[in-house]
Amino acid sequence: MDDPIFDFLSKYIDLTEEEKAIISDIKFVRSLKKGTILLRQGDTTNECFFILKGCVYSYYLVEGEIKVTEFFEEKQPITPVSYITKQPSEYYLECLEDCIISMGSPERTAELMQKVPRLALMGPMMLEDELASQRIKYDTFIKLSPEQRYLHLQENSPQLLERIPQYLIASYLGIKPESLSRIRKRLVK
Amino acid sequence: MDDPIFDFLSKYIDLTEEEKAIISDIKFVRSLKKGTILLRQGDTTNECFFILKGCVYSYYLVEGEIKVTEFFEEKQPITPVSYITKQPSEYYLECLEDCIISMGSPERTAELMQKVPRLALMGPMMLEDELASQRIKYDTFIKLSPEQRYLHLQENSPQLLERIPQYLIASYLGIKPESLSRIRKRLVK
DNA sequence: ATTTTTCATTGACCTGGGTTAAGAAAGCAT
DNA sequence: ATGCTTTCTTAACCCAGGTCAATGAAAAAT
Repeated sequence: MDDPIFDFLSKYIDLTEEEKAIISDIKFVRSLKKGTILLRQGDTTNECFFILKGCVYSYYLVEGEIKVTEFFEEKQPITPVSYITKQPSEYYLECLEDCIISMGSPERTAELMQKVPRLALMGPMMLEDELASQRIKYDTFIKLSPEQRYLHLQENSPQLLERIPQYLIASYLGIKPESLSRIRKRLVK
Repeated sequence: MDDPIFDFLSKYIDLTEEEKAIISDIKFVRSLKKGTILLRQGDTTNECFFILKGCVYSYYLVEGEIKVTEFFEEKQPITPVSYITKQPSEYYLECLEDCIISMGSPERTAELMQKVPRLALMGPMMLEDELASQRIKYDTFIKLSPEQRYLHLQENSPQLLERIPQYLIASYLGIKPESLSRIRKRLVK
């Protein structure tokens, strides 16, 4: 079993082959076209996601303008705030490429927990990890200038620069595409 | 029992008077002078905090410059990343006023859990809340200009503007004190 | 009370990012 | 291939926030 999902789960729990078989049996995978919207602002979602292949991004629409807050790639879980709070979502989730995504619903999660109770241990661990990385993300944003943020991204996630159109990178860095062009030009020297 | 700590706990669990008595018995409260540093960059902490009275702020020191990331007031828990990860802290925690703070250690937490097992249910709930509010904080910062962030703060946490020196507010908004002065002047008109 | 330190404001000038508009380059569909 | 659309770059101009320096006000220390 070399499913990316087990690669991810192994960070938290060592699963037996039997348990993996149960999970494979229950999991619900979908192929989605580029541009598919997984979650719309205003909608309340009952699903969380795990990316097997492809790339997803989250963004706000503020006065008609896209404000990107995150990119998600292979082996990353996506737990929308709306999934946790059961409140309407403030932001969108959209496929940036053709994607293969494992979808989680409360029902399937319950079934999983029932058949593989040890999985319940993962919840708080994942939450802790998420919280720590979310704080680091905020703090990094605060500490750095747009130019420094670009360098930081280049350093820490170079693959994103290959994969994602620059106008979305710019938005993610909190600037306009024109400014990112200028920053890149400046840095070449 | 009108201890602020029970006010806080009641958001998650209804405690019996008996349970409250046990908690009161175990909890460890300290009075701390303004300027006391609860956590220093580079130190790994074994303690988390709950503010009974006073105000605490967290900040990074970047090239000698303070970058404030959060203010904590009465009835707020503070769980340092370092407490979770057991890694050296990236930021400082300091008392902005004379404070009365309840200190949590792994030992006391374990004792609490043992004597009031239901408290364990709170952990994941608090984590979820923390995660949601941390995301909202990040997203708000990204979406708004410095001036809008000031208005947002005025709207949502006016008490902070009364309580906290402006140069720290400025840092929290991601700008210099001079700029905050100008923004305020602009807005008066 | 008085001195010292810290904090807030103001003004002059600088700079990096925003805006607008145009053209070039790269993807995509037919 | 050939258009059509999307994305990227460049240039000119504007402006909010940064920087530096001076002054004033308030708080702390003695």
